[in-house]
Amino acid sequence: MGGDETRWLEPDELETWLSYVAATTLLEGALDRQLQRDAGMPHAYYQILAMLSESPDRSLRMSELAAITQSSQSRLSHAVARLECKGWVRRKPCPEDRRSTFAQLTEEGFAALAAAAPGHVRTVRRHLFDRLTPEQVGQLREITRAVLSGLGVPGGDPRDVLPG
Amino acid sequence: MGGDETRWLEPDELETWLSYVAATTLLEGALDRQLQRDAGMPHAYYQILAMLSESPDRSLRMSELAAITQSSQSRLSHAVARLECKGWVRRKPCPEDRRSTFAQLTEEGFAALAAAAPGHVRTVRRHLFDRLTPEQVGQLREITRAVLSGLGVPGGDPRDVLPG
DNA sequence: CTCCAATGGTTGAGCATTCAATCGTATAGT
DNA sequence: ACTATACGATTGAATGCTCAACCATTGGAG
Repeated sequence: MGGDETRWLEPDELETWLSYVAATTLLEGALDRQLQRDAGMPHAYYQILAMLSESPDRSLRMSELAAITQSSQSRLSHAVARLECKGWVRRKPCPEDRRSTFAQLTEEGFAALAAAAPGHVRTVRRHLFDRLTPEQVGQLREITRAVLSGLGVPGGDPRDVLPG
Repeated sequence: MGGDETRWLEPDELETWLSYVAATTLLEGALDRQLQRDAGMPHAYYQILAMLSESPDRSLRMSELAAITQSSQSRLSHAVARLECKGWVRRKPCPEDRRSTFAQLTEEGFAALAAAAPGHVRTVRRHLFDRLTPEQVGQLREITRAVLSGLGVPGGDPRDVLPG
């Protein structure tokens, strides 16, 4: 394993990296706190409900749901179990492929999502979009798309992981 | 509590937001997996060791360390407890203020950090900086600084939380 | 000096996530 | 048809994090 010359970060890259880590950590923390306090769910669970709410019949296969929420199957399985306990999601067997399971948003789940949404969007706006110029929003979109395409999401559009 | 007209995200804002969430989630996941696999520590612990290694005497007060790692005091206390068990960090009482505690990087901790650093930097490069143009790096720095300043980090430089 | 609020830090309970192992089902190869 | 492999999903143990409660120390205010 020769060739051990590591290419360290340049000063401006290091500064960017530290700033990136700090900002994403604090932003995710703020999002989680707001949602936990006002809606009794972490941000990851909000995302699950939100993705379900936009899908036909408000339901998706577990593996599809895992893909669009950037979640491992295990993580999603635990999460859906908890959401099911809260009455926000319901599991349904898939007749065509009996390995598969659908997760479906319940009415209560939709209501919880609808109640949580305004506060969540306000928080996202306050901490992100209100601080950026329109140009910066476009730049951020291109930057995150580039990162996504390097992480195995073709085209960088997160919804591309969903089949046809 | 009137005025319940929520200002929802515009289509391009929504697309940016989804892309941002996906990219940051996957990137943090990739970082955590690589460090856990190759160095036996999550990314948050790497950061703790890294910040200590750059401080005078390789040591910092717990509350200072919490601030520069964007960590709650509780989180840091648990983390340092674990790092202490691994022999990577040592606690020392502060003579001037007996409420305060110093966390100091041990030689073993420094060695573990040094061993972990090349792989970590390679991962950061591969997933982030290698995918961005120099202009985009600058844009990302400005964007994250703007977000930071909105989250209570003056000037948006994460090191500004450190006194002196 | 005494009390009281603020500060620095720790603790324990509960929740979320990861990893590895497992189970049942589907699919392909022979 | 029979077997091996892959797939979709779940489980349990171990780890990390959050929240709230707590303890000890400090710095004032009266």
